[in-house]
Amino acid sequence: MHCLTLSHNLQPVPNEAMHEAGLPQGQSLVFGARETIYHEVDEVRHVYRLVQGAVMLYQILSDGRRQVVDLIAPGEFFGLGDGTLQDCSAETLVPTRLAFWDERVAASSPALSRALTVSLGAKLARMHDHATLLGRKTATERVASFLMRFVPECGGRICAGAPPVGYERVPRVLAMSRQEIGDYLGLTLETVSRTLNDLKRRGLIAFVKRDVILIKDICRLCRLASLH
Amino acid sequence: MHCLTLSHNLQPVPNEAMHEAGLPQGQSLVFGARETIYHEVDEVRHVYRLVQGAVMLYQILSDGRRQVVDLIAPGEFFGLGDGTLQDCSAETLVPTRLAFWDERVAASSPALSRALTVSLGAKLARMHDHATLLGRKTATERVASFLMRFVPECGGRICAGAPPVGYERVPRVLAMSRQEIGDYLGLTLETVSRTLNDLKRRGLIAFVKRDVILIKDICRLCRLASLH
DNA sequence: CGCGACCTTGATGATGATCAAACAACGTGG
DNA sequence: CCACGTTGTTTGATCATCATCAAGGTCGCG
Repeated sequence: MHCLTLSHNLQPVPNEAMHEAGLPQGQSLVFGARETIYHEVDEVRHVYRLVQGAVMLYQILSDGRRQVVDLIAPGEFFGLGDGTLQDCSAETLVPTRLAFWDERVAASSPALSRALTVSLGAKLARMHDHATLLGRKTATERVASFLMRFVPECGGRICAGAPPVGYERVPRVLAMSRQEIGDYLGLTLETVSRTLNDLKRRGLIAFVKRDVILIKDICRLCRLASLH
Repeated sequence: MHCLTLSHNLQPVPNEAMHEAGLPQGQSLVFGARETIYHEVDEVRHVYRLVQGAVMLYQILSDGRRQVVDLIAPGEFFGLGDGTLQDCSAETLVPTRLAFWDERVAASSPALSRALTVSLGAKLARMHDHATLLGRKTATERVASFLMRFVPECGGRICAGAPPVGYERVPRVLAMSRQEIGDYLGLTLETVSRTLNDLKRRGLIAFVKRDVILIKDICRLCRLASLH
């Protein structure tokens, strides 16, 4: 489980897809699935941006209870902790490519600062939604909300109207175990399993494999989710 | 209930306490207790910074369930929504003074951008802690964690060692009803009431008035809170 | 003094957690 | 290629925590 042992997969300097609006060039970093990027106690040294893949951030209480506090999608920044120390651990869900900058570069680059502000602002809004999910929603609403993530066109606060054509045939890879989904939604793995199978029985979703699903009825799912 | 009717309490330009590190000068804004600063559907136009007082951010689901998604303390920025629309409503808890800037100023001022990045980063870390609270903690742990907010020296991730001298005599004004505390902690008002009175019975806190308490044993409270 | 808002306390119930066991998927090695 | 073990998932039975429902009680204020 490597952590800040960057050396072996450090690469010169990438140039693809990731420089926009005059961001200073970052360095590139590649991980396999289920590798730790940093731990909760680590010092904050870098700002990371997910280029490709998926990352999960989690905290663990002393008695082992775990909360997955965020799921990072491509384009998002992470790794700032509370400014000094990391407030959570970061682990890849699938093979992943990151860009990163020294934290001091972020402090001195207006372009990066601005990009970070925008990204963190949007992230904060999504954390607010997630707080409402964790504080006030039922198990079914939580799982439905989670599944809405897989149709970003419909997952926003405003319904786009007609769902994307052929959406019900697109395989959606969860890339997370029932346990991890539960830790994200504040539920147990059993409750996640029961709820998913209930949604299947009611025809809202179908299973291709254990962690690959089809969303058969996005509108009904959306209503179940109680997205405010 | 005014919202963006700023005119009557708009003031020229304040100069106290709030300009630091070359922030562009903002405008000042004064509210009484329990006034709405903006609503969930409003457009994002301004960046706010709390100078004095307290603000609560909340979301409401269609059936009335409410979640208080954040409590804002002096010095903190808020009001960015998802970048376009507000994702929650903002209401003062007590008489409050704000500074605010046009959102476009924030976009073009490196100093403000940087200040925002730092503030939002720290805020994000606290949201992570709150997600863990909402997703994984028991009622007692939630209420204890909430009370730890009132002793900032001890409320951090690392225990400062000896608590501040005479802390058990400092009156702490909750400034929130049981209902609001419940909406913040993902509990009902009854559970909050029961838990607070249980902590009183066990000698951890004492009531001065209904919404003014003394924290009698911060260390025991801290242990109860399961701050990770 | 009496009203209204908020809080406390008790009784009951529902949702989701826990405990337990069987089952499916997958990789390994015979 | 299949038996086997491992890991993760499903499903059922039971339990605990907290929500809900329902009275009273306290405080502050006109």
